Amino acid sequence: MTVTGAPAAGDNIPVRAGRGRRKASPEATDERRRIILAAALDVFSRHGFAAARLDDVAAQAGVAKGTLYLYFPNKQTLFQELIRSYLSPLFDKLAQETPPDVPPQAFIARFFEMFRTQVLGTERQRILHLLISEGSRFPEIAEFYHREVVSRGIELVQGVLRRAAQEGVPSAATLAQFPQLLVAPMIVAVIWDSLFGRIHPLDVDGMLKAHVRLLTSSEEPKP
Amino acid sequence: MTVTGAPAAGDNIPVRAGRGRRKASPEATDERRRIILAAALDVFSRHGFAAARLDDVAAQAGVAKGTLYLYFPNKQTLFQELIRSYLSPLFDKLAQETPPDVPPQAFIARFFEMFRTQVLGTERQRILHLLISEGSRFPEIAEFYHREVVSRGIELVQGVLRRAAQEGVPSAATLAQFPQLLVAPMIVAVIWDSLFGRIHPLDVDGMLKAHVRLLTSSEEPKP
Amino acid sequence: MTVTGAPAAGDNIPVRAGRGRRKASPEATDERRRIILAAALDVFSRHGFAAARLDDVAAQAGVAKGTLYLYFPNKQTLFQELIRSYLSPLFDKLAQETPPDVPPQAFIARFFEMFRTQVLGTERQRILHLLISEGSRFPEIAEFYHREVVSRGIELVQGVLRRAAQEGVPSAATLAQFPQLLVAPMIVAVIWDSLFGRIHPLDVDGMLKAHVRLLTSSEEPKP
Amino acid sequence: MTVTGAPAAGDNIPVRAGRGRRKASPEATDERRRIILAAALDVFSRHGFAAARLDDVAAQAGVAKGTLYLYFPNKQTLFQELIRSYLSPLFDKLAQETPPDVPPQAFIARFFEMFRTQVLGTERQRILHLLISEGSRFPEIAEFYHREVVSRGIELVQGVLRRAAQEGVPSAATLAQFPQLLVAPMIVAVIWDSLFGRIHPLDVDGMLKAHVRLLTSSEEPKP
DNA sequence: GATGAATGAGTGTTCATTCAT
DNA sequence: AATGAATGAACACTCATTCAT
Repeated sequence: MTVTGAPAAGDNIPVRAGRGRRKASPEATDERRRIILAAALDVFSRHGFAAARLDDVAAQAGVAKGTLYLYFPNKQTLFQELIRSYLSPLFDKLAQETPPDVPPQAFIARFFEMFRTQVLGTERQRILHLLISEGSRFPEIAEFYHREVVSRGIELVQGVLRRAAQEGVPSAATLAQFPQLLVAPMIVAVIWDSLFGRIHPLDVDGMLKAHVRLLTSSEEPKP
Repeated sequence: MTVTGAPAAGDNIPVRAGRGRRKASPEATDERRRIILAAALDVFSRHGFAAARLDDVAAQAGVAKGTLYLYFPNKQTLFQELIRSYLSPLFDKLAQETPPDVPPQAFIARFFEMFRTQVLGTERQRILHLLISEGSRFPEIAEFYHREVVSRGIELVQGVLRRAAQEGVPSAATLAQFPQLLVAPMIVAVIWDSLFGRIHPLDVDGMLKAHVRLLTSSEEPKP
Repeated sequence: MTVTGAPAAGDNIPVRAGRGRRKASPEATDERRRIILAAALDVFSRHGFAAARLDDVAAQAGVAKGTLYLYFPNKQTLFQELIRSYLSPLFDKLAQETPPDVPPQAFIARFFEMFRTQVLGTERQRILHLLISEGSRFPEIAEFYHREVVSRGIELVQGVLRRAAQEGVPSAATLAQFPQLLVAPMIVAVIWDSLFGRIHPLDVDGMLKAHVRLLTSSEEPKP
Repeated sequence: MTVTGAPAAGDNIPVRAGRGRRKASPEATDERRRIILAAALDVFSRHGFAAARLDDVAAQAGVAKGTLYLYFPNKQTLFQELIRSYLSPLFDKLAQETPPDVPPQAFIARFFEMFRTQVLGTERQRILHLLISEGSRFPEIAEFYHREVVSRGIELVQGVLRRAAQEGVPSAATLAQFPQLLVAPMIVAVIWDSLFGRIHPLDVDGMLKAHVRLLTSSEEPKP
């Protein structure tokens, strides 16, 4: 699975472009952009938007400060592009591999597995944390994320669960109505890690499994 | 329910030397402190710690900039005191009114009701959001909150649910192990509101009720 | 030998005036003034005029900050009064005890002895250092000191030495023309102590004696 | 005689990007540094360290305030570098041209001539005054000056005078023991000028010559 | 008179942004 | 395209001075 426009993992290595440059090949340009974004992710997630210094981003990217402005018009745009660039088409992937009649347990299991493997411990976790922390100050980003990620995820979940609900699966209707309940422990995992990870580590895997157990075993009370 | 040292809701109104500056009466001093903290809450939650300007805090509190430094030694301490001062002894209240043999449903219902009435829409929600957003940059605050609020809450929840688990209540054991699962939708409610509240309001009440429904109806799978 | 208006040595002890004050007896007022000046000497000579904080002066004097302004209209005046208040009528003393026909050696010996006993290691040394350091920024002080101290000293020295010169004492005429040469080692002693006292203490007594030796043994070359 | 790193006399004139800002040529950088130091000398010696405003330094140097921080990390370092940069290798020069068997009169004459021509009326006088005024608050500077200038000068003087003393030159032994006595009138000249120069100018040349006359004619008393 | 809380102008320092090379 | 020196607006914090009590 690749992520559109996202820096490949591990290229934090400062690359100092030699004096003799050709003509700015598109690949080289893209590569630089990626390197800058990777550096930006690191610096922004360590200090937050306002306290992050573009000096640090440039140094970490191995470019001059002015170079940043060849790729991004200003700090805010760099930040927004950063979040945009790491946008995970995870839900699209999930949607593609979801057959129309998937059993909800299987769907939910796959859903959580993707979070564990594709988000936890990766740059996506840092992006997610950045979004949670700073999103309220960047309405465009929030709106963008809602449109591109959240609402798609909601539709996907609702699609599967509504069908399941019609087939009488308990609790499916409720989750279809509030898909946030499905995702909530993931969000909490990210926040817990950022706040209390040092002093009180959380068994995220265990928690997520417990969450799935609760959901898939629950029965709607009959009115 | 009172909150130690917390400004009363709604006194954002700049008060200029109330009814005659008394010779440093403790009440007047406390009042000023409260006013400054209320202004700080507003400014900090609008801009975040780094981007908040003490000029604005002072202006909003109706005091001179230098006055802030009579009450707090610097910006960071003001911020930390802000979060500290609004610390809700909510869990203590809850613990006090929890009889030893409360049925878990009742306990959970009361728990969520307190969140709805004492957090949602109040300054505590803003403080909570501030904590979530900035906490990772303030280890002291995180540690303080964990010690004073989180770990107490966890113990309280575990106390009730472990008993319930012994009495055979389904899902109680799981929740006792991961009390975060109980709280997760509340956290998500706060974050959703800050990010998507404008574009896609969430029926928090409905979601919380649905969550409770899921939990209290769930049955642990029999092994 | 007393010094007009100078705080008695050793009253750094903060004196907190009781609530019940009579009517501000002149003595009490004078006493306070003295205490403030003593504190000011300490703070000013430690930090210099600009970097000295009136807060510290007040604290060290054991009075409230506002009280300073009851005694001195502002920081600069306090500083000037400080130097004025410690003005040593040393030369007057010396003049009084100088008989008209004193032998120049005896006069010079007495002169240096007064410096050793009345200046070195006393507050006068600190005042002198303050004058040297800050005087150029306070023309009034410089002018005052010149008028009250320096020009009198010069006249005194010239009076004695001119007579001695007429009697054929070698080098007296030269010193009468440039009395600064007589005083120079004292000035250097004060400066050396402030700059290098820690790393390279100077035997001031020895130096002064050597100076006297040089002067009293020197012979003007016969033209 | 040139002085390492010292601005040439008279370039207080703000130079705006000379003849086209080259890509950080070392010369241009050095030049800027020199200009800033020259401005700093002016501002610091007019107001003293604490009262000097970096705004003024920048304005006088013809650069933006931020530019100062490209050359010096903070005000204090700028000040220290200022004094360091004007460090006169005068004694080295003097030492080099001093033959091993120079007659003490000649040596002293040369010594005073250097002071008259190389210090009086030059930036070195202002630096010296700054050192005298502020040195006690900057132990590093005092220590540095003692090591680089004072102790070297002392050794030089002692070298010459001890030899002379062995050859029976009167007063040489005394001066060798307290070289400060040789320098004292120079120090007094600087201080007198700063304090009383306006109201009572001193014939420094005359005084120094008189001083030399006194020294070279004096005879140690035979015990 | 004495107090000390309050004021607000002032200053050192930072850092996003520009632009000559 | 890339650089990085230069800019200057912005901001946290200080402190001499005031004034209600």
